Amino acid sequence: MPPLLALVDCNNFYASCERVFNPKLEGKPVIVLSNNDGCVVARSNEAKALGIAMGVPEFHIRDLIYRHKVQVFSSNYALYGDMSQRVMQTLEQFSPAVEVYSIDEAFLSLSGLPQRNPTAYGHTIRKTVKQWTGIPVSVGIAESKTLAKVANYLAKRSPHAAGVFDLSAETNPQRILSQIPVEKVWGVGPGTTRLLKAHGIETAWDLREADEHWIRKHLGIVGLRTVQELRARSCLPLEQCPPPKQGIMVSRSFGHPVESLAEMQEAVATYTSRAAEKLREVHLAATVLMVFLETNPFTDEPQYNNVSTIELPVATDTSHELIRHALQGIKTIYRAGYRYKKAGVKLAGLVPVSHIQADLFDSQDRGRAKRLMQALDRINDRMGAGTLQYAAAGLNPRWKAKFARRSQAYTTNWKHLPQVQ
DNA sequence: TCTGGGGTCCTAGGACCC
DNA sequence: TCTGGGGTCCTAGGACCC
Repeated sequence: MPPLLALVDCNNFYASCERVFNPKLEGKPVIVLSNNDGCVVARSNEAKALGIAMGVPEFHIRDLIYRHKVQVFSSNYALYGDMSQRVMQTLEQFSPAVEVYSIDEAFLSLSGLPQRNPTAYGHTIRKTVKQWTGIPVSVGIAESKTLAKVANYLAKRSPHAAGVFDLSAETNPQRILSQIPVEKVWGVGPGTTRLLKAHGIETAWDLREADEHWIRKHLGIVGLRTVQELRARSCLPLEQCPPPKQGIMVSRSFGHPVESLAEMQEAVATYTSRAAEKLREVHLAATVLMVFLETNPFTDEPQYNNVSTIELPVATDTSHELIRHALQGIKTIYRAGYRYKKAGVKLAGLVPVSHIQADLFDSQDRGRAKRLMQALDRINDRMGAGTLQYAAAGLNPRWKAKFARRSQAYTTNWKHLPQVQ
């Protein structure tokens, strides 16, 4: 018996989150912007109908926003993260094996469940999530992850589906898959699409029927897996426990171009401090720190990008130690005379804190640093992020990203609880 | 004026070794 | 005239995803 999987995907997730706490937005076009209020990252159906594309810069569509009274929000990750958790907890009710694939999607194993009608089960899932969280979802059901993605695509678009589509029940897969453009298949990006179309492979069905040797040669084993999955042979297993993290990254575009080393160092100190917090949340320590800076590629100003990679003498999760290395690194790659747009920090070579290999010549008092970090995290957790911060991060920075239209932290901050009138 | 952030995985090619 | 070959490890960069 092949496995049976459901992909549950939240519809227009960020826009839907905004709606849950602001019902006046119902029926209106809503968009959510990326960090720094840059690009569109979520659109309600009404906004999609206006032709607002994913990823388009906000300033390109300002006219459209004004004319159609589009409701615009800065992204509010505290809210979306919390809503995501509620949705995922609800989904746990419906399957013993759930893989949380992203902030707004999860794969559920439906194999071996007592119910005989997957479509009806899908509708129950949909209804329950909507009732418990306010978030609308679509459910795609099939024998592999890639086909479940296809089924989900159909669940959203097919008028008869009403949000649930079971591809495994289809008697004529050719009829269905021939309607799916190949670029909509999971794992087929712009580069692969170009290649496939040049060889007459236009639809998901064409890809499914493609020659294996040709696929292996031109698309590698990743492409071959996609083809197998389209043939209902599952190659991508359900991952119930997330694999250990490979790296932790914090990077931001600046609200204003940064030119001085002093400002750049403030930004880098801030990002490193946040990265160190993330590191401690998952009980890992870093052995490698990378810091990078970039100018704005959309301008015709002189361009300069660079990365500095630092091998840390001892694995660490201590903020001030990481900040010290990051400041050192940024100083070596900073060049005066450029207008920088973005900088970031990546922590890599991650090891569990319990496995830290002490260096014979390590001069730090590790126990003291650990107690200090615990106190810091506790205070920031209880009193709000940023209550305590490092002096190196600066006070009142000009470079901070913009979030001019952020909604309130309805679910994670008592001061922002929605009012009932 | 204004163009996101955080990830994963694979592959090609160089360095090195015997 | 002759100037190997094959394995392994590492890294940079590409492709893709949400």
